[in-house]
Amino acid sequence: MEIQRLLQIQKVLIPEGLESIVKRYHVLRAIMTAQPIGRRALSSSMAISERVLRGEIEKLREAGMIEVESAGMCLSVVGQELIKEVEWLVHRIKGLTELEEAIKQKLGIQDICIVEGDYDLSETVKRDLGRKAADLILKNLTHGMSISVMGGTTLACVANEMKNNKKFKNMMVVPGRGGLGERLEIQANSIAAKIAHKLGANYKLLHVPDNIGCDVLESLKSNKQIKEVLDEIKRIDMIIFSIGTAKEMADRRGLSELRKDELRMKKAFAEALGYYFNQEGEPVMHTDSVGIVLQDLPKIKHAICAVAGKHKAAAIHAFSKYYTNYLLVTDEVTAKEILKL
Amino acid sequence: MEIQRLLQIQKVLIPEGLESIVKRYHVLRAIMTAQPIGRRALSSSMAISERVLRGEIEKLREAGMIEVESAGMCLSVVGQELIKEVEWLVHRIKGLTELEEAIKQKLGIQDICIVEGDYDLSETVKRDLGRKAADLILKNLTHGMSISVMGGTTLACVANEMKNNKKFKNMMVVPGRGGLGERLEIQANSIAAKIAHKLGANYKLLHVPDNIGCDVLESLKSNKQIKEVLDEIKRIDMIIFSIGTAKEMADRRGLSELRKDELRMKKAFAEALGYYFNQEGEPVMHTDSVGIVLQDLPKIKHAICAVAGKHKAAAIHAFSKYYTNYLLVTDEVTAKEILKL
DNA sequence: TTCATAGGGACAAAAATAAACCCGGAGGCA
DNA sequence: TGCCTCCGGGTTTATTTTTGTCCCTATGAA
Repeated sequence: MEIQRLLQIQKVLIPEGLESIVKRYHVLRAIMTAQPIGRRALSSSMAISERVLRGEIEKLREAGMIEVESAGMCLSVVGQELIKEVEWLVHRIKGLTELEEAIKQKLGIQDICIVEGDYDLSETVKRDLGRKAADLILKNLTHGMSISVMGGTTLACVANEMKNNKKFKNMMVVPGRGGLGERLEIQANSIAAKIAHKLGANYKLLHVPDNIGCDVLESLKSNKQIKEVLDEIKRIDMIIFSIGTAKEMADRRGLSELRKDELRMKKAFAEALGYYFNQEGEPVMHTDSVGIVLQDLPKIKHAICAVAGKHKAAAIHAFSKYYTNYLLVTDEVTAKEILKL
Repeated sequence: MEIQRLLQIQKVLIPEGLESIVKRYHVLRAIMTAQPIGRRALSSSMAISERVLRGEIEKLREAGMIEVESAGMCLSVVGQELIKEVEWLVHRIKGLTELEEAIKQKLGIQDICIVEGDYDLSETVKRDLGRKAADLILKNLTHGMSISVMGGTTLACVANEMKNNKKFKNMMVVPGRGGLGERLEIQANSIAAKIAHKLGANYKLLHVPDNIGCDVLESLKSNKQIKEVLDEIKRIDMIIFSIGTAKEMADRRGLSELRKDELRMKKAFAEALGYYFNQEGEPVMHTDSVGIVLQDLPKIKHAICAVAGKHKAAAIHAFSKYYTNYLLVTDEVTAKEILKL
């Protein structure tokens, strides 16, 4: 593409210039996600001193991108219009388009979207990732769809950043699995409810904890209300999930040492959708809970995976050996890490 | 075009960045036209201090665009490869592509090419203009063509900057008019000879001064050698000319006060090809000399006009009311001036 | 050999930038 | 209503970068 050549020339001629575009984009994006916000709060949330931020702010104000009021700084109208294009520009500057293509090739997955920055270091990048994933979800929605969503902080963020959009009718949102006994706001149930609310959709909840005995589980499955949800899960058109490392997930789920040993023995490495996979992408164990079953995954039309964090790169890689027909939303750092594997 | 949008964003986000691209391009272009050249000579030929030039030089050297040796600075290999693209980039940054389109519309001429900068202020721009015109001439050449060229500093520059190119066979170059009694190197004869030499072409010269009596003129026309050249001029496929203001040309040709009065009376305004035009583009007078006749102009397949200088804008405008089927090569400042008219 | 011109080093002046701090005011909360 | 916090913006000082100036040695042509 011609654009790439142009940026190449600029990189040679004014290497510092492209960097400051990225820098200003960071400021812009941070303002957008937190507006209205003051200088001090912003400078501490980003890792730059107040004064240098002030310099950037002045430039951006002169450029008419932001407006400063007594309440704080906000994106101006032109700023709102331009930021999408700036985002695209930064995407090109950082070569993320090429990175996307490389990852797609390496993992063999359906599609990928990379947001700029480091998910682990910046709150703004977290929200940006959530927003991107939410946008992609909305893009793939049609009337009457059933959606299932898993739990976790990343997906909670997706739910938070999702825009209100009531234009789809007869939607249904269900959690993909029972609660994990952790913070309410990152449980699948809460996330499903929140997304349903934003979409103006119906929803059903699944009040079943993880890690319960097999016998109890069986009896729960015959419970009318629960069965209803499980039946709904069998019919879903879209699954929104994330990927974790096996160890992290085992800790989070509070597995017994016995089960953890089993995981270690079976070389469990990654976790997704309630299942544990080894490094070769083979499912080796699953949670004692109800919800989506792995065998049904190919039947689901849309699978969107929002996941980031440098340490999760290998897990994403492993999961992708098992299943590839999904859309991955991740961040720059994680993507680069995947490429190194 | 997508590129334009991208540059628009950059203009908003880092206005200083694009300026420094243009600045560095100026340095690069100046080095190219004068290499090898030293810092001091370069800084005085450009209008910047030695120290600040040194800063630019260092950046360009770091970028690998130029090489500095004890003999002076030269473009590196990558620099030579890149400068064309940088030129194109600057063309887009300055909106010259749009300017070209606007001028083309306004004058209704066949085509136009604008080089960046101010012809009146910079020697480099002069040479750049010459090079561009020379390139365009070469681009339009085919085997066996007859070319006619007029006189003047601009066209002398075109001849100077023309690359040696012997790949065309059976070429013929003739001056479009006799000498003007001025400096040898800017006479049509000299320019024709030089171009012929660069092209490896045959050439014929026309040793007839301007401003001679009608009777002498007639007898000269019957001279065998002169008649041969005049016949050749009738057959040319390409004319390379320039445009001047009437006053300037009258002075240069050393017209008598009587003739000058006649010019003033007839409101002569522009001069081209040995003819004077009023502001409405009507030919009102012609030089007492032999050479190309205005009526033959439409028969000539290619007409290329190299002309620049802010004060000539109105003359270009006037001539274009008479004839439009030509390719104009000019500079940025002149182009902008034309647009103001 | 001489001389002009090359690049590069050194250094102070000047300018831009960064840091730290303060101030009055708007707005929320008690 | 009054306090308290956080807002943008002003100011002053320290630091870094840029710029102007001068000088040095090397190199190549005359």
